[in-house]
Amino acid sequence: MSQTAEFLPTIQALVQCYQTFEAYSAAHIREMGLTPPQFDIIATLGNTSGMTATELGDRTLITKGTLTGVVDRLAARGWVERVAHESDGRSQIIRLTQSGEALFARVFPAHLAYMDACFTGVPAAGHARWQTALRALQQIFKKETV
Amino acid sequence: MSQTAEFLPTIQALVQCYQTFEAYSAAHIREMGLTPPQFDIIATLGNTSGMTATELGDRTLITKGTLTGVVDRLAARGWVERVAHESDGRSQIIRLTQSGEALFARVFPAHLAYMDACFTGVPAAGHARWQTALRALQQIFKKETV
DNA sequence: CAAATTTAGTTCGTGTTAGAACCAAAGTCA
DNA sequence: TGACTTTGGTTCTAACACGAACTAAATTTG
Repeated sequence: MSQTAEFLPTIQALVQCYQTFEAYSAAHIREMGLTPPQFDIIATLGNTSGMTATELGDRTLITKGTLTGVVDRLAARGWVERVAHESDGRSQIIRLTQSGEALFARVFPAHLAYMDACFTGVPAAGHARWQTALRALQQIFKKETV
Repeated sequence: MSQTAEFLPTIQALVQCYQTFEAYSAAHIREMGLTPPQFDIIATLGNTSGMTATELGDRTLITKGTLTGVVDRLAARGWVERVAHESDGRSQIIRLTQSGEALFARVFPAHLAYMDACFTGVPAAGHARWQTALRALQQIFKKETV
């Protein structure tokens, strides 16, 4: 290990940046009566005809054990439903109900607008720099995980 | 709101970068028998003579309601202890026990080395770029929070 | 084809999270 | 000094997180 641990400020900056974003984003989501994972699922299911729980978990990075409970609560509120997979008896398709579609149409654009307000005046070059930097940093951690 | 939502890839890159880091870091912490918040507290208390719960919460970004429970479990394992504040009857000082110091001496350098392994060969300029980019991005979300 | 293995989801246990209500000790102020 | 407000921590509730154990339905293999 390097003697000065010069990577520590980098990690601190990443963690603080993410937590600041998360706090900002989650505040709005909770205002709309949803939790962040719930919003994530509604947003992922929006404009699709549904998907299996496994695929939904892969996309939202919610582990399957957790997903069962989150989907349960969304189903209890009438926003999503489980329908049998037509060819695989183990799978279920999870999809938005009519009510869920309406919710998606209401909260998704609203949250996009809320987030967009942060970025007014940021040129495309700024986004390009951030994306390049973040993807490179992600590779740092990913290469070790393989 | 901008028509193309060009900020979305930036946010996706941030979230994915953070989650990849978190998965990598947490795997090692759990291997050592701790949860991430527990490690965070042990690391924060290490090489100090203790601090109040409020200060510990400020540094670790753990809200006070959560902190009570995490400290409870660390205290139950004999790694931290609460001692009365000498001048303020409301406050308590939370500090590592002897056993906690030993734990810190064992897990903190080990985790530093584990993380450092990711960054072998990364020049100082790379860290500078990341830190600049991340701090600028954080300001994007912070300025709205005020 | 039947046994062994894999895959899809649920359930369970322990721990974390945020926020609100709460209590007691300080601090403020008229 | 006594009432009012603020501050430090705990408790409570609802929800999420992860991993392990579990069930049932494929799939693979001998």
